[in-house]
Amino acid sequence: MARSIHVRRPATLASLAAELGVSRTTVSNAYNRPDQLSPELRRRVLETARRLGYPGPDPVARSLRTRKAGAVGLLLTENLSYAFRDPAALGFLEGLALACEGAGQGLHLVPVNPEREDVAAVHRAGVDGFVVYSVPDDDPHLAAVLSRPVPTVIADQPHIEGVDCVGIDDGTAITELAKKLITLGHRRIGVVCMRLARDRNDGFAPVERQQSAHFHVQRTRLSGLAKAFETVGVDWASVPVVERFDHSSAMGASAAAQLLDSDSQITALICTSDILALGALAEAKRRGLRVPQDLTITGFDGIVEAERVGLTTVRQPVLEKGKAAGRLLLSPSERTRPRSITLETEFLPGITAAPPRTTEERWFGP
Amino acid sequence: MARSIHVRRPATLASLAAELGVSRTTVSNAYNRPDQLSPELRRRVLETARRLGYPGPDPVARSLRTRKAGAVGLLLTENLSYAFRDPAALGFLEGLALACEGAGQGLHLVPVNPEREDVAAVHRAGVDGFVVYSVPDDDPHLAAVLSRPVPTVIADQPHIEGVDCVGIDDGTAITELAKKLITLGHRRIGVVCMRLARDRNDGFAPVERQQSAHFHVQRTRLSGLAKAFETVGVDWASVPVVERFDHSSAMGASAAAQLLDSDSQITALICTSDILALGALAEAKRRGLRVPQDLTITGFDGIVEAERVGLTTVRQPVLEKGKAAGRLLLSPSERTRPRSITLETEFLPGITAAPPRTTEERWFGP
DNA sequence: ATGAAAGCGCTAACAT
DNA sequence: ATGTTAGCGCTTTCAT
Repeated sequence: MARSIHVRRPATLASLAAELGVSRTTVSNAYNRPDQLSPELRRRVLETARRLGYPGPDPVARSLRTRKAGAVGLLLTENLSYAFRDPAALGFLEGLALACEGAGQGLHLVPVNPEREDVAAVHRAGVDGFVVYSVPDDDPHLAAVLSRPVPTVIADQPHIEGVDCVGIDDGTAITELAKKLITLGHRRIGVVCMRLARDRNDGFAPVERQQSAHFHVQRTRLSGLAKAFETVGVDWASVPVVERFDHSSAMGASAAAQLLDSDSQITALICTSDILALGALAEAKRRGLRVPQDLTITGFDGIVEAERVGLTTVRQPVLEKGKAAGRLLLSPSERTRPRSITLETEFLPGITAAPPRTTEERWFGP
Repeated sequence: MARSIHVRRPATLASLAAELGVSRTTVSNAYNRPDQLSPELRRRVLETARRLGYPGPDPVARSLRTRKAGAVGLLLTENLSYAFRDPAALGFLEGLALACEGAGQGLHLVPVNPEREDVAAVHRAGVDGFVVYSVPDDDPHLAAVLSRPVPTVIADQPHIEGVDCVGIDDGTAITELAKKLITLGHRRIGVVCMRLARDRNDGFAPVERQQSAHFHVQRTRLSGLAKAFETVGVDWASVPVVERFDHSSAMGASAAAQLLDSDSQITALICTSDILALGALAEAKRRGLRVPQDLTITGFDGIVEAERVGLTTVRQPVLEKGKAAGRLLLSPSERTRPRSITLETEFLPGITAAPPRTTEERWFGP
């Protein structure tokens, strides 16, 4: 196939029209409005197009003219590989992609170079709207998106005046989980969380860092925990919270180790994601701690793997979240905006939570 | 934030220029060539832009003028959800996304409605090139992509004259694996494979269906197996090959069951993907068959999960494959095209392959 | 059923 | 350092 011939666009709609001795309108109609054309002429147009190697109307020119790009932009968290390895992000992506596919819209992943603060890609994206998923509150890319005159939907981020959004009630969900642990009797806990800000901090996160966290989801989950435990008289400032920049089971394990080493009296490890919790589970096993008899461990998200091992966690409908974001963006924009969708979560009891052992039991067995 | 004001583009580069009493070139330069402008004037331009709510140059118009869309199109397998759940496809996607990100290019997922044969989306995509990943040979979308006058890279598909491609040597890799089993003594085998064509066939796949399979990867893997086993005198037509349309562990399990039920003498199950093999493993366990003592099971891909359970398989560098596709497409197009990249695979011995038990051992134990 | 005219909003030579 | 001139390739009223 002599594709090299096509490297430079060989023909345009205009040149085709000239060749055929018809107007450009007619050629355009041949492609876009077959009914506006005698079948005979249409065949001739298409035939000549093939002969001249005319590939059909240029999409970009068409977009300029129609003011429709036919694509949705997606702004993902700083680190792309992170998103592809996080089941929650992946589920969201799949849901959004499904929604776009259903509407015949492309999904344009905006290239965000984590190194440079290069917002140009946001301005360069030819899209009809944006979805922004879980980026830090102060991310300049988010600001860039909001400056573009197209509809935008944000997901898993704090509400922004005038912008549609979709998410879950992270705070309430985790508060509910915390209450279960409290009811079981846990008071001495350790917390493992994901990155709270764009600067790397693999270690303890003091309260002020928690409260000023740039990642909405993590901030909200932590404050939800704080609220629950303070209700029963636990001083939140005394609760060790360990942060990990990278989101992996290995990090969950090391964080769990750090907590267990720092305080042997801890009876429960609350993790703000299932991935981290699975790592904590591994660390417990490594130490010969039985879960849940010796140690309670909980997660968040409800990923498949977690369900398989019976992790006590909260399931959130990630696929639905992505679909909802897509629908919000693509639905015939009623003038009732902004709209806000909060999806339901579900507590999964699992088998990794139980009452804490008393100190006596620790020494003398149950 | 009064974003609704922006719903209709309020200002253009031209109107801004008029307002400022400068030429459009100057405004354009303020955005694209800061050095061509006195800092003072530039500040004035940007300032006025903000005041007028001018969001910067329209990306589509710019693309039309510069003939650069700043994005790469990706044509994925028929079913999108499939791609998001297949670790191999996902790895490819991640690698490609990484390459695009590195080059500052967007990644435009082309919406392919599995129902309709709607090729329009391919023509509508404003991209500078395409990557086509593992679609059926006769997919009309592939033809549509090739008809567009932009560079294209195909992955995991048969070579097309004049088109860059990237892949692995599926045939050789699986032949090598087959030879290991042959050396171990296996002659009576069963094969589990993924969908071979676009029509659903959950059951045995006769040789002619295998050979006319529309999915290159599956076709090649099967013929690689046939080659190896025919070498040692096994009549391939007598080897049961079971096909499954959906790609999941559950399907792998049911396919394994079908094979085991149809021939109790089978000593090894060769699966053309790890996902299927994991299902086969589960089915063996369910039946109380010990692997590998009672039954040898092998996979293909080298996904994390497979490695964790010690599956005997072939690892392919999926992430690298995606990166390579991106590089091929984005590299300063040397005129040495077409180029073809074949990545190396690696046999992973694992612990799920062993010599077959003799009939006597079957009855009387080892 | 077909054509003429008028841009969509921008950038890139080429002046000055 | 700034302006002039010419389109990029297409669709869309509005005529005929």
